[in-house]
Amino acid sequence: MEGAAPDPILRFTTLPSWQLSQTATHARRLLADGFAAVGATGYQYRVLAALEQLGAASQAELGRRSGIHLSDIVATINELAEQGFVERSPDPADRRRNIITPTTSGRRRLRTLDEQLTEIQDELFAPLSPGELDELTHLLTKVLDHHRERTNR
Amino acid sequence: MEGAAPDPILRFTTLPSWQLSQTATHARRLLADGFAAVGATGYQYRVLAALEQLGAASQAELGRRSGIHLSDIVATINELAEQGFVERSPDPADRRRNIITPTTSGRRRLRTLDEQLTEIQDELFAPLSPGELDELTHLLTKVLDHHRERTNR
DNA sequence: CTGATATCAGAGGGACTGAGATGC
DNA sequence: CGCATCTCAGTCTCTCTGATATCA
Repeated sequence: MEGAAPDPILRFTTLPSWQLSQTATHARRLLADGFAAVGATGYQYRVLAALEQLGAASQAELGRRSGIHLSDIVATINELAEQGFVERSPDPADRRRNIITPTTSGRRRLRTLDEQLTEIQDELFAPLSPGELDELTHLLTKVLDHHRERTNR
Repeated sequence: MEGAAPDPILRFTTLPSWQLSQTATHARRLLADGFAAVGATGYQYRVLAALEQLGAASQAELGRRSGIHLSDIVATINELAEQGFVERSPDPADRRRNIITPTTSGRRRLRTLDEQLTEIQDELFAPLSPGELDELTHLLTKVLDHHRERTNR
């Protein structure tokens, strides 16, 4: 904080897209670190979360709901299945599909990851008042909705 | 917009960190696509922008100012030098260092990329009023500053 | 010796592409 | 036939780790 150089401010530092990107990078680092500490990834969390709310689903379904590419769903399900967090079984009604179901330990893991996520989020947005956080999500939602319409997702 | 499934909203979809991440992903996709169209990357832009404001600098200096790891600076300078946008010459005053200087075509390239960046940013934040955009940058800056203090960068 | 600089090799997560096999 | 599902093998950008050689 004292001495050293005056740090010339680079132009792009003040661009909204830069700040957005930087903040997101920081958030992801916090998240990835927290998840990595227990051997999880963001994809795994998203799939488990989607699974909880869908009960059971095919991989294609999971991909659609969690916004993850099918090819990455395959890998993620592999990881989760190896660790015993989900089970992969063929769908008797449609033999192209696998039915993915969460196990008890999978549901427990989701709760663990949820707690971490909450903590990290609190830390990340600590400098904002509740009102400011609302405003931030409002603005981001506005941007997101606009592009969802234009690109159909 | 009509018919189809009601789309059950996944929990994490409403989390501020999720929206932040999604918006940033979208921004980066727009940016990366725009840059890739002319054969550039985000790293290259950041280095060129830093270079413009520093005039000439060592690679270590460039890394610090642009927030890019030294090892990645090496690769980025390689790319920029191959395309004739910068020149790498040894520093006679300190033989560990290379002095990186932008060429005329490098400065021209920066201007091109700047224009693209402006366009993309306008498109990205189109749904926001000028006041809302200010508010967004204000909130993001607040978050960013807070963590800069805590982590020394 | 300590520290800074530059280089190289590699890993990792996240988003994405393309091709193939199978079954509806 | 067209279309959906699953799988495999890659690419790309960005961030970061570690080791090494060189020089201040």
